[in-house]
Amino acid sequence: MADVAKLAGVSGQTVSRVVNGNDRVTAETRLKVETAMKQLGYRANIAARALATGRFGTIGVVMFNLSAVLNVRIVEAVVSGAQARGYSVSVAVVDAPTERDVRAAVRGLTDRAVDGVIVIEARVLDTPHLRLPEEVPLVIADSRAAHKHPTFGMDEAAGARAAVDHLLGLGHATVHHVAGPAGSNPAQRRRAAWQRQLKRSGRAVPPPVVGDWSPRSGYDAALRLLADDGVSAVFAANDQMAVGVLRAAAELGRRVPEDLSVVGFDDLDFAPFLTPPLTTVRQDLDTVGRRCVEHLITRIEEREGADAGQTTSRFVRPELIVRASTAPPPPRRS
Amino acid sequence: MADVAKLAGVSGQTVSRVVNGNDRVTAETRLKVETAMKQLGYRANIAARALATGRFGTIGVVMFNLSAVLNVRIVEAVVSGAQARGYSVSVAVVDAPTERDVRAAVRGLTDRAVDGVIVIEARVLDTPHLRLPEEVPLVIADSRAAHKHPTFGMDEAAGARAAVDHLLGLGHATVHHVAGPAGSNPAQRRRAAWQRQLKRSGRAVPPPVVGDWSPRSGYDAALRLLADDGVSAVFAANDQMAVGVLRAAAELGRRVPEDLSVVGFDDLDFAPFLTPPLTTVRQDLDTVGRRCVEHLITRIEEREGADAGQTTSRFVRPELIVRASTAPPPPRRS
DNA sequence: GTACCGGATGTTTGCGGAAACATTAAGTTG
DNA sequence: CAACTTAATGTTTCCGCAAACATCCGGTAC
Repeated sequence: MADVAKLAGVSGQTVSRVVNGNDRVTAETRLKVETAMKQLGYRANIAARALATGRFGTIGVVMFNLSAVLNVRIVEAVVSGAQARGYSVSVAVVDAPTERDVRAAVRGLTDRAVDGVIVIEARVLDTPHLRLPEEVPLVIADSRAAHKHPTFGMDEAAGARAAVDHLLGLGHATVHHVAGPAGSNPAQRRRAAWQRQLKRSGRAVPPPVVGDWSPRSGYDAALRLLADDGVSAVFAANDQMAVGVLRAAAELGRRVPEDLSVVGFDDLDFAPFLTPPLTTVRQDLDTVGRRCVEHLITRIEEREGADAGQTTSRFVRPELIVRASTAPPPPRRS
Repeated sequence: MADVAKLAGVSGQTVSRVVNGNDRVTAETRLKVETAMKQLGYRANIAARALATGRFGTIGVVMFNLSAVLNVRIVEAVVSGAQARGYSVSVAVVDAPTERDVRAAVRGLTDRAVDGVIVIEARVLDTPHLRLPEEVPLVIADSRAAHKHPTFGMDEAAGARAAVDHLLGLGHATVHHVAGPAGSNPAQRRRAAWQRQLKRSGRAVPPPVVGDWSPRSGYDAALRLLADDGVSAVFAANDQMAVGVLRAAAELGRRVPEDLSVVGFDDLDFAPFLTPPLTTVRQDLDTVGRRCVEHLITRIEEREGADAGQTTSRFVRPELIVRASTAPPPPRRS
């Protein structure tokens, strides 16, 4: 920076002003400085700036699992949103779903220099409400509003209700459920909503079969479920398990949708091309991710001002996409 | 830090020594300092350290697309490997597949303070060999060895060859190909290897149909392909498109594998549960990601020493997984 | 006993910026 | 035209740490 200043014949401070946009600098001076910068290939040293300002231009993302399709979609939206606002994104993956570990990850990130943190909460924690130190602004991506921080997510319950209503509406006596793992929040919420909706409709609530999100677990679950001839409708907690259900049905000679209706959750891109095309609940994770970054960056940048610490929360409503895997139940066997 | 020093009754430098591991400090002094640190909740300021040392403890990842399943798997391995070595990971997504844009992304990252960069190269660039400024160590994840930097990736060609050989071995006269998009490197390599292998085996090389990786494009492609009754074997460049192919076959009344054999690529987790279970080529992206980080971090840390700038490259061989979607061809119609 | 040596610790300095304050030059006002 | 603004720029200082160098100490060799 000193070199630039010398070459441009101005003080270091003026260079700094030019770099940081328009404090009051004459167009002429600015031009001189910019020329000098270009000529010298000057690039600001972020560490030095961070040291002086206490700001890093980076936001951190904490998550449990990068390979889960859904998480990635959120991360993608976060990255693109952050980049658009001039922030970079630092990713941390935590192993165990304990508040302690999450807290450690957040600390690691803040140690590592981030201005804010997004926690993608997809696991059931040892605590019902994440309560993290607010050394920096923090937002949570989750479907529960119970946290002590701003939260954005899907309205899982609405999605599950839509699935159940759709199947009941077709005339099925009840709806069986292939649930996600006990350790997953979305799984628990979908399951609870399924159960509640059945009860509310005065239907029997058959015991759910628990899977682990994988196609294989859906397959195994369906094998067990379909041992009972009376099962006419299955709601799988995600599309991957629904794939397994379809496979099991095929092997057992149950035609879908004539003998068995299947609904998934997520609307992954292959859903329309399964055999048969899958009725499922579409999630808009992009929106969730975008909202997280926007809210976070807003809070980061207004931080100097009032601590506008209202715990905003917003939930996106998923949409039921009806395809060919659902139909009215077969005539009751006598 | 000054507070800690005061509380422990030592100089700041001694605190620094304790924090940075074992320069020569008495166990006794170390204990005093550590106690003081704990008591004060001291946490080093990364920016200051970075400013003083010129090291950041962060590596950057540049990629074109986070939502591609394959990329994510690499990123995941990178993140976990980096975390294990005490580094954090910064992610940047670039839009356009031009060397210029990649270079800009790398610059952005180095501006943003990273010690090294990994570029996940999955798009055909305007230049055949990525040539990036080596302000910091840099490794590329790609299946081509042509770059000026260390490169790790899959041996795409071997995978495609395995698929073709498998189908020819079953007795098919030739193998049709649903290719990935022209802009994708892996797609081009798979396609080229497919073509080469057919030629080498003295078979006709039917014109490939180009898709865009999506199930829909596989479906469309298959619809066109299967208009010809003679098509008995299809090699899709990824599993998603293979799903579309299966769907099209089902709609056209072509039984798989009796009338039509289908091979995919990737071995996504749903592959065994499709109808029928999909024969496909399994990629080990974890290994690729792990190798990238390891090599990168090694180079970062040995940097002070000799510039051991040998361009190492290594390619992991994928594995053909045979399932139920492939079989000998139907008897030739007369 | 003196000169010397090396380990443990303290002191000084600088990393590269930006904030706070100081200064200068160019209007404005009465 | 003097006193006063205000915009543009320069000076000083500090951010928090680590590298380089300085110092102190007990032990050792001769």
